[in-house]
Amino acid sequence: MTIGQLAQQASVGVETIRFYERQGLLPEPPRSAAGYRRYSSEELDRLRFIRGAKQLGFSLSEIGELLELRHEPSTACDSVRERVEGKLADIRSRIRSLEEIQQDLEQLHAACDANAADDCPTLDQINHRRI
Amino acid sequence: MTIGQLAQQASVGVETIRFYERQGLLPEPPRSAAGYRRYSSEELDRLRFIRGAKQLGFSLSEIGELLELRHEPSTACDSVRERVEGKLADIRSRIRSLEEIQQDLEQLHAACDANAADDCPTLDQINHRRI
DNA sequence: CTAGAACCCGTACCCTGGTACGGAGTCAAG
DNA sequence: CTTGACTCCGTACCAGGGTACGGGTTCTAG
Repeated sequence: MTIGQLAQQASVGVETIRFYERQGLLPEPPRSAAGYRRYSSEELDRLRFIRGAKQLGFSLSEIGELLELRHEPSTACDSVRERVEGKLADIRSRIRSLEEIQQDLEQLHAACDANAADDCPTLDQINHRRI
Repeated sequence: MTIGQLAQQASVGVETIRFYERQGLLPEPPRSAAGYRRYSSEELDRLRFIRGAKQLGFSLSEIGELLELRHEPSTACDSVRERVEGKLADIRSRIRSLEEIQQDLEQLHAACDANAADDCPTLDQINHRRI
């Protein structure tokens, strides 16, 4: 598979694949006589893994660690579980703080509704909210 | 107030203040004879506003727009309300997508628990999740 | 008076996750 | 055999939100 075909099958750009290679997320593949990168379906798997993990909220460097764990001895499972737990805690805390923001914004909005007159209380409230 | 004092009171770095000034978030303050920036408590308010709005999930450029609305005629309230509504919708959609990620991660984690043996199903699941 | 802290300015650099550009070599179809 | 698409490489660039550096002034405390 050429880099272009791999890119198309994985729905990413060619440049993205070379970028991932530079970042160490994809191995340096064997080359054709002319120096063209030759990929197997293993790299397609790997790219799909990367895409999936990105959607799970992992950063590229975290994905790099997961990839290193990928074809390791069985102890890896514990390690993976730990990382999933960590990421889960992270996601939950992000949800919580967004929910706080949501509440604050709802309050601001309600205040704005109550007071349709000249004086906009919203901005003052932004000004004095608890930090 | 010097820039250093302002920075300390607002819990930001001196460089951050100069950066905000360059970005147009803080006005160019009057200067002392030697060219030192002189701030009043108004700028401290403004900095606190910026910090609060950042915590509400507004970007610096959105904050710039809010600041422009801040001491304007009463029509500003509608405008502010619109922006708050927009940001609220944004925050809600971010919460929704984080919740999806959370569910996926919980599934992965449950699979990992069920299978404490040699075979780690987690990574395969990351690999094959719906995109 | 002098040392050191604080300030000035412009510019460069950091991270993340890529995207774009330019010039050269290569491959496949007509 | 030519033309256009694909690939190579290195480098530069984007946004966002700052942070750091270097060389020069100024202020303040002892």
